[in-house]
Amino acid sequence: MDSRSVLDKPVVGTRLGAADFGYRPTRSVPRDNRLEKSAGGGLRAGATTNGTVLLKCVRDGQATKDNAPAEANGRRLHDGEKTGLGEHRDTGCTTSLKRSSPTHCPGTNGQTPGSFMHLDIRTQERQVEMAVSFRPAPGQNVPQMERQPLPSSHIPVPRNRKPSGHADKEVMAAAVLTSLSTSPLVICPSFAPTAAVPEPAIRAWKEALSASYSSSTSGNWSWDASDQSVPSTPSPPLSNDANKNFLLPSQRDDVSEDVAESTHFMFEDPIPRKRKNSMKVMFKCLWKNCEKVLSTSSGIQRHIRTVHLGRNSDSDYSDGEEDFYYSEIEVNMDSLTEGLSSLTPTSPTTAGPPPIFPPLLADVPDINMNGTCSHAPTLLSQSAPSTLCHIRTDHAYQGPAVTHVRTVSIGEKRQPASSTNGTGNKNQALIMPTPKSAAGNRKPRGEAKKCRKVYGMEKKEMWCTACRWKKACQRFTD
DNA sequence: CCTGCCGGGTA
DNA sequence: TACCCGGCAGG
Repeated sequence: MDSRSVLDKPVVGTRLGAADFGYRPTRSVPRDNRLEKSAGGGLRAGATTNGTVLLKCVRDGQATKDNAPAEANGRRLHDGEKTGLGEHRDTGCTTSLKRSSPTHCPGTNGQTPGSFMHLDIRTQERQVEMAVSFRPAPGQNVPQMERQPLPSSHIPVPRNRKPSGHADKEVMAAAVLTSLSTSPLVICPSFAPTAAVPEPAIRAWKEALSASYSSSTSGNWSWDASDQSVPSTPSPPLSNDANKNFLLPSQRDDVSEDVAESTHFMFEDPIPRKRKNSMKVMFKCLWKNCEKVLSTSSGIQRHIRTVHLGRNSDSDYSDGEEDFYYSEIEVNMDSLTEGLSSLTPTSPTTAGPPPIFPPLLADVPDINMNGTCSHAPTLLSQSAPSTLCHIRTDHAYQGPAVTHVRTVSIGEKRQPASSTNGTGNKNQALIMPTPKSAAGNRKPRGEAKKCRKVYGMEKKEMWCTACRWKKACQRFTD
């Protein structure tokens, strides 16, 4: 359904919508960025601007038309996009990756974006317009996405289209959802192959990123999955879950590398890991009401071309439009299961802290003293910070009180006093292993004579205030 | 019982 | 916060 509507409109737009839709949350930003950059030249040209973009652009341009090697247009797209690494792209991709960031890897997958791009591109005119128009607009749309600063490199272009239209996007989204429902497991489009190429780079990424990401979502994975190797995780996006789900569907495979990248950012964490495991890439026709799933991109493209686009299968050129109409779906059993589970729990963080906590507490006192929570981060950093903070707070609170008391009592006594104080006591208790705590608090009576004894009742005026108040003598302290 | 002072209460 | 005081506990 969506697809059709999309089709009706300029392919590009549609695609974008779709792609965007899925991605937006995560990816959209990247795209926008990309677009902006690429925009300059028009999609294609623009694309070139960035490494990533270039890839896509190249792809689009070359692959689609020029390169469109014998193999198959579809292929080109896919290969290029999906593989990301793929021949043409490889170069581009690699570069981009290097430059920009790991995210790029996703780019590998980026296929999706790429695909979209292609389509868009195809309608060169439109695209150009798009690019131009988008730039500005994108910013708007992008914002959310953009929030995450993507390295320029990521920016890869394409997705921008988003701006094209909410309606389209919605449609796409719907389509995606549909597809998702159909194939829950399917995550993404990217293909296994991709992973291979980039892996080196990706790995580095992952390693770096790995630390950051926490869980995996099945959905995201799919996209990234193509890049599996890619470490999407870098970013910490929170809200991803929902988005993820949408994205997951398949659609966006097309989005291509760029998308993938963005996705990674967005979803980051989860995706990369899971995919690695066992991903099978399937190509699903996104055409409305068409659930066709093929194992090869060429096949799906052909299907789209012939069945939906009414073109000759062999056809001339695969503009890449086909790409828009199908998505790569990675089916990852593990990812699905795990991803979901992992996401929900986010256990890592949570889990981590608890153990740490105790130690922290021990430290806390010090911290409190300082007044800031600074150290907390270290241990608790992830999960517990809040806790620490609280603790500190308490301490701080107590601190004064305690000290106060102390002043009065001075040496001997008072620990008890502190104990008396409610909140303060707790912390102290934790912190200070005071012997006294238990008993009453009273400090042992000092040897020294106090005001009372010294001056006698007659000269009560001479007593220190504390004595007068029946408090611990401040004048004659032990 | 005296002394010291804690814990509370009042202004 | 400044004062007061009841009452407990050590000596």
